[in-house]
Amino acid sequence: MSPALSELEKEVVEIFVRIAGVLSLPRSVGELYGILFISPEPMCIDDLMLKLKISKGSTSQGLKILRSFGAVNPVYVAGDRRDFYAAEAELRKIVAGFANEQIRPHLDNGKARMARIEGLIDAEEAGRKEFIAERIDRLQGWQKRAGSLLPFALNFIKPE
Amino acid sequence: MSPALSELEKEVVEIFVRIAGVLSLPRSVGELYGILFISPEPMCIDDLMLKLKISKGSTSQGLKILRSFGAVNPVYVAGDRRDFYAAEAELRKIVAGFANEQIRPHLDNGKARMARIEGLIDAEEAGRKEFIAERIDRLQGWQKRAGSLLPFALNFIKPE
DNA sequence: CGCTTCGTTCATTATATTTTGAACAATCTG
DNA sequence: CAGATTGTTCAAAATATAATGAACGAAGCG
Repeated sequence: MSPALSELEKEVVEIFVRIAGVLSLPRSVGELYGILFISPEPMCIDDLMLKLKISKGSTSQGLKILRSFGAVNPVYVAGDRRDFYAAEAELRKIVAGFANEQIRPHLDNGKARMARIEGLIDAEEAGRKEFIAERIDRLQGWQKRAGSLLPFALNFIKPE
Repeated sequence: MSPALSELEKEVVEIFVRIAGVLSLPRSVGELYGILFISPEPMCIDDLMLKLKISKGSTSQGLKILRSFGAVNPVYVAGDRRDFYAAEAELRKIVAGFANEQIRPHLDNGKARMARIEGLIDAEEAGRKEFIAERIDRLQGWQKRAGSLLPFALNFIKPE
């Protein structure tokens, strides 16, 4: 049961590989989530590296990333010392985890930078100053909207 | 006026470099948009490569990308044969252009792949089939939501 | 026309990212 | 405790991505 991905598995994995790309995550992370998503049974590192033909290192690191935002959950398997995982299938949870883990820091950083920029406007020469102030204002508007889009997108996903 | 970025320019450019990263666009694209965004005057390729210290090739390619989704507009400058550009400052337009140009194709591709996957479910063995059908259903739900999120996000930006 | 200027293209080079695999630490097992 | 097994880490290798710059074609200009 381990080797050779079925046609269906390949298709599903490709979907998540593509998503991983969009999210700037390594290909292997997409592969791992994809195969777990479509697998009825939880899987351990050995299963995964055999199935996907990737190294143990990649597998371990990939699972670490997936765990970091809750895309994957540990599953206890009786009588087996190895760690097993199953894909988290509630989109809401994954998105929330990803937002907190990977997006929030960027937003915070951006806010800090905007504050710094505010202070630099006054130093501009008279002609440019007006224009620049307008642009910075605009930028701040965008930033604010980006910040409020996230909580909003979360609501967009069915609360169930 | 050409060489050496001011502190403010550096900060603004860094913001857009970061955004470019999130959108999987080359760093130089972020730099170009950033410097145009904060420049009161339209700029030509020479101005840009001098200011940002990047090659002519990068500048040309970067502008091509920015044009492709309307993040930058050509500006006619009397008595100068060169092409000048100014940053498009209406977020709505940029997002719409980016969505059409870079996101829509992915969604279309995804839809096609989902159709293909649908047909593969029946071939699964009895035990797995139930689970797999549930997962594919779920995936389809996600896909659908992703498709409707985009138009919705566009509305989220003030029509002005 | 011939000369110049301008923008694009694309093969090469440089850089950044990902994967690998061996070394290691931790935990179990008899 | 000695020997195995499991997961992690990290330097090195492989791969993917972006930047460079020279060659080119297409206008403008005298």
